[in-house]
Amino acid sequence: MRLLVPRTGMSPKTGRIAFMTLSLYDTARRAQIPFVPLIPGEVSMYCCGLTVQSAPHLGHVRKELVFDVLRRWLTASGYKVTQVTNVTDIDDKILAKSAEAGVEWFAHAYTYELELHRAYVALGMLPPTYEPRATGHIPEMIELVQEIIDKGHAYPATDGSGDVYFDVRSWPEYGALSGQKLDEMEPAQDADPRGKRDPRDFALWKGAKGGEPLTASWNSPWGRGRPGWHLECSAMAGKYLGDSFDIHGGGIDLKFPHHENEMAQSRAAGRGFAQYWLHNAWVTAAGEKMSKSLGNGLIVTEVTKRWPARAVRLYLVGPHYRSMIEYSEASLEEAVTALARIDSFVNRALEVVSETPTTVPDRFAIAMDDDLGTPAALAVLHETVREGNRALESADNTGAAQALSQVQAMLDVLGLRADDPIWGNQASSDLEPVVDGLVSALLEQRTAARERKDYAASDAIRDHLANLGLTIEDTPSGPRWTR
RNA sequence: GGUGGAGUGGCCGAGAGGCGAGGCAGCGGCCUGCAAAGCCGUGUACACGGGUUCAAAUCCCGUCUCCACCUCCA
Repeated sequence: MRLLVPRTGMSPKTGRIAFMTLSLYDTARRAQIPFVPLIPGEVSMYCCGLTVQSAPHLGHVRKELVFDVLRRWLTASGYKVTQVTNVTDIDDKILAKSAEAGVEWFAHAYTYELELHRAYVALGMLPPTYEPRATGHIPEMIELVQEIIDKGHAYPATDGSGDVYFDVRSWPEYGALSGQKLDEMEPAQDADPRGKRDPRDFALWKGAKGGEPLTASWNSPWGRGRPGWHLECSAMAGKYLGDSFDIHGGGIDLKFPHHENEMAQSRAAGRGFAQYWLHNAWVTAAGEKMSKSLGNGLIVTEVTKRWPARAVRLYLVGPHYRSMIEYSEASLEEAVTALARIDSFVNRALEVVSETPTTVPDRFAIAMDDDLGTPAALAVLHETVREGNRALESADNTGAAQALSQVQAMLDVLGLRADDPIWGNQASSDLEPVVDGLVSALLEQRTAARERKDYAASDAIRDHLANLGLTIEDTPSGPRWTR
């Protein structure tokens, strides 16, 4: 990303030049606070990735998109960002589903890992700095479990299952992230205490059960088994980002128990862990949380068959990340329209002026700095497009060039630039000049017909081209066509 | 029972004590042979009932409705 973000600007409240800084809503402190990284100029960020057990739907990718935009904004603001997103490639569901399908569990997991990557690419996501798989970090996980046992906060199950549990009663801070108090939690439904001291104790290590494939367990000091879900993230975050890092992200539903448990076990092991906890709201369908069992209509690859991927991205990135999105096709359609308007300005501007490197407008930066306020930021984008259109209309090339450059800078931050190679080269075939020549020849005939006021003939040509999916617009400098 | 969130104009979606974010749709106009695109204009919305205040969508009290989490769901 080549643009820079202005670090001083006019404060809308005081009207004075102020130093602009990013502030983020931290779930743990329940407040929006200025973001100060552990190491000046650098940001380390861990985002819980997906369990690759089925095809990703819109809700899953919303989380990825939120943190992709945050990362782009941090980068544009001058930070060197290290972003880690894990892949959970082993868990109960993967084992169950693969057994059902009669394939190896790792084959099942890899199938959906590939699918996930296709979704990332389709929606213009930057690849994480590191994307560790859980099964590739078993030694680190075993080490971490041992550390927690050594500190007196975990214990091997007494029932010979080979499980190792975190001892929540030994950790007074347990519940700090989610605001839950141990004694007020609903008693676990789990009828089988499985050698736990407290029903709320959670597994750090799960002893292998009979019937599970031999490949799905590893040797450990507590016998063969596999890591617990919560522990995986702690171990991987620690390996790639160190004992303490800046931001931990994920869906709001992971706040408890997943993130609570991650924080407890990591800190119990003596690590500082995450400084800021960010949680995104989800996408709902028919008022309900989108779940993996809800059918596949909202699977990313299905949605992108029906709507352009950039519009899907705009649709998911437009609302504030802590607001729920109620899925609706009408809104998706609106995103298509909005994007067309923006693209239309960019294309028309590029015909008369060229883009120059610039910063995003102050108001855009202020909005993004305010807990990633994409709605207000988009308002600035729309207003800049309008200014640009006005400039084009009055042949104000300076104004048009400035608007064009700013619009492109803003689109860059949002990952929505039409000419970003991430969207793939749009089917540029060697037939292009041929098509261009044919259309131009027809348009010349149409212009001739219009000049002799034979509108029946000229409209027939326009209709013909329209039926082929081309839009013809008459401008002061002649007709232009777009697909 | 505990924890957290939501209810805004035809629709989407921000804001969080005082000048009507923004978008989509609609209506009127400019432009156009007609269109398209674009531009200009056009809206007195904040679940309900009280209260505080010169001023409340925004604060306080109460009520209703909805959602999520407290089981390995982004």
